[in-house]
Amino acid sequence: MMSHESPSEAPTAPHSNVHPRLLDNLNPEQLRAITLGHESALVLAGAGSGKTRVLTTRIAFLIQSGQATPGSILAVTFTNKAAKEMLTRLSAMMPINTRGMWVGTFHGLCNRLLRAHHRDANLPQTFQILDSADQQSAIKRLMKTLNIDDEKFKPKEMAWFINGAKDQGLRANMVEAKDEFTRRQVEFYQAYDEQCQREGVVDFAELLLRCQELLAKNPALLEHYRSRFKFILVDEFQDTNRLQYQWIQLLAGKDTAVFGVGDDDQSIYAFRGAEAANMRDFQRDFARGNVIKLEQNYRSQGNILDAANAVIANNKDRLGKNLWTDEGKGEPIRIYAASTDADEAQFVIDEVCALHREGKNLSAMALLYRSNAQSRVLEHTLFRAGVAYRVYGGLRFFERMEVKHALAYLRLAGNPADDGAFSRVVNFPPRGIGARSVEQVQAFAVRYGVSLYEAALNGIAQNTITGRSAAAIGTFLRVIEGLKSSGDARLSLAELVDEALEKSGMKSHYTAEREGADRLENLAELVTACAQFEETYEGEDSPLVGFLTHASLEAGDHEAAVNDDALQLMTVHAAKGLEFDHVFLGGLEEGLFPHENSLSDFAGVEEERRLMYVAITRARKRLYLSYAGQRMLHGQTRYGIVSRFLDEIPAPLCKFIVMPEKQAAYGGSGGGYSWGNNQAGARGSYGSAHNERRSVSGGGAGSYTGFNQTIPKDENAVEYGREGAPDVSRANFETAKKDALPFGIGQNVNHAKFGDGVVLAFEGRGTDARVQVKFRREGTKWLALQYAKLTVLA
DNA sequence: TCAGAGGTAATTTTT
DNA sequence: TTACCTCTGA
Repeated sequence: MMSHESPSEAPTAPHSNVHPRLLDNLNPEQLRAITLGHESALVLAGAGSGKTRVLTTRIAFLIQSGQATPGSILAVTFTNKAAKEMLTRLSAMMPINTRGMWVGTFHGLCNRLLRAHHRDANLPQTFQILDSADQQSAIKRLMKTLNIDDEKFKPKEMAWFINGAKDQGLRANMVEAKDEFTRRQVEFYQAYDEQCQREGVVDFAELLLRCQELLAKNPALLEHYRSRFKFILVDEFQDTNRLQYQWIQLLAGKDTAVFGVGDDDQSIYAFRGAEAANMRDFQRDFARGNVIKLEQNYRSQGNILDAANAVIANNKDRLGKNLWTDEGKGEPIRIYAASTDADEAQFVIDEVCALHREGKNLSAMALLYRSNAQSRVLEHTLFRAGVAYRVYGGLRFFERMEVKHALAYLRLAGNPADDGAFSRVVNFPPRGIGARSVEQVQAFAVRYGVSLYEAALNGIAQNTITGRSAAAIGTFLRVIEGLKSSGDARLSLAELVDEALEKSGMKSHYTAEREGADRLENLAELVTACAQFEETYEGEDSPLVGFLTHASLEAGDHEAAVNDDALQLMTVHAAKGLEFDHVFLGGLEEGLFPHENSLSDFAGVEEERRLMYVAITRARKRLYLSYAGQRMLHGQTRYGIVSRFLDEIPAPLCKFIVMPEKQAAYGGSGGGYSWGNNQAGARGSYGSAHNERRSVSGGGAGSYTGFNQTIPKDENAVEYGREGAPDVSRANFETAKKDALPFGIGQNVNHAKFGDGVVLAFEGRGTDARVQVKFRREGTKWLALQYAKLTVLA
């Protein structure tokens, strides 16, 4: 194998200006991908294989070798973070300005195209972008005006339906409605699009769809961009949805080389429309066998990679790839079987503290979990232990209520037709405009087919809207009018926001409120953000439009200040693309990970397995995997069994962690270990120094073993391999519980009344045992095992 | 208009 | 359990 240290002799174009060090330290595959000529290719880039480096170096190479000008390159990513990273790395590599280059997210680039050609796209120049929450409220509002039963049609599902259709590139008239329910949804989709058009707003999916239509309907325009972009580079190709794929197809002319980079094994966003199958299509439509695999991993040590490879090998639907490293095996994977979720949390945090005492940074460690709800126990334990931590996820800056309120004033000033913004702040802060007054305005708006703003204006002028509320509405309108003229008078953005906060009464409202201090602080930050934005803003739209777009498209960071050393807590999804020296992955139980909602179909389980793959490959040096026999979920105690994914990791890679006391209890007994819980034991003296083991073997429904666990004191508490250590395998568990529960998760069963179904979960035991079954026709039900007559099917 | 009661649903998430 | 939503009564 050629060492990746050796300097490479790259085929560069004659008269090229390629920096002598640009192609240093690349492995042969990376080098090949980077120095490809003007041709399309698919790069299958495994986790930690230097994907971003390949992408950015290729751009630099194309420019330096004279094959491309910055203006002929289009690079598209999914997140702003990735786009920013690409630009940062590029400007570090090259002295040239990156401004002429089109590097951005799908949404950002589409926005740019739509603004530039707003007339052709049939949009106002100042169109605003709805984020998911805005879209949701727009849908609710429309459902109300159309008198749609929101019991039958949930706004959330409606949004899901519309976005799903748009993600596939389908307008309402293109959606096939097989049943009455779908027909109503399609009808609503149409009405929703009309409302958005009236109000001059577009949702996220619309940005892409409208852009696609813009190009498809304007041959001259399309030709212009096709001849301009000679090179298109697409990051995270496995995350593209159908529409994004169509968009790429459209934009790529005959002379465009499309460079797609992705990893089908890391496709974890099917639930939001991503189609990893696009990678297959891309091979067919563009790459035509021009596929380069990056399999050398520069992140994780051998055992970790072996575990990841072993797990993902169980997936059928793969393009195929195997990670390797020349860095050595490293440490074994540590596995801990906890009795309860609290026990699991305690173990994890004790290990974290131990590592921290050894001098490891907290920020180099991450606690990963499948679902956000799992963070609670961890946070609780961390708080008690006084460990600095940071949870990813949650509200971002521009999603905060007070910030959205403030922005709504600006939006209304920029576009009075924005009924969403109007509804949001017409009575915020409260100024005595109740539901009845708003209804009056609404009625007027519907009758004359005008915006709420206009309706309010005219309604008052014509005395159609009267009474106490008329005065209050008048006050509100004057605030907006004032902002409009301040905007026209070219007040700076920061001044404009400040005026909005002042005149709207938001400032005094939050000053008066007991818990308004944080909100005021955020609003002050908004003013600062405006000032900063305006300072560096170079776009062609007005700063106001630019800022509002920025707020919708980049809701702000989840990230903490870079400097503080805090333990990182996040979902596996959120961890994608990140890496940590030490990773703890908890909750490895059937029903949790893989999640029970994904168990009923094959594709679902495979996606969960890819998620597991992503989780494992986050770790550089040390990986801990843990699970708990008992866990509090939705206010109920659930008894789990160990995740199938854990079983898929070869035992020789693992080290099963056992407490000293437990070792004594089990040592040499040669198996007979089962886990799960004895309720009395578990509820008893958690954390007690004395270990109590209760075994009720052979007791039918009671054949569970419960134990308390204490904290590992030293490395000696750990045994290597499976020898002598308790067998925590799923197979062993199944044996132990067999007489108690005749069903395994995933078991096909038949019920006399409900028909065929599949077992999703179970809990309790003996006469309390209940099984959750997803029936093909009747949906998901919990059944008491004692009464439900279930037949086990093959 | 607002606070509090009561009902309900509860993966994963970027733009 | 808890967070979020809607409804109700003052």
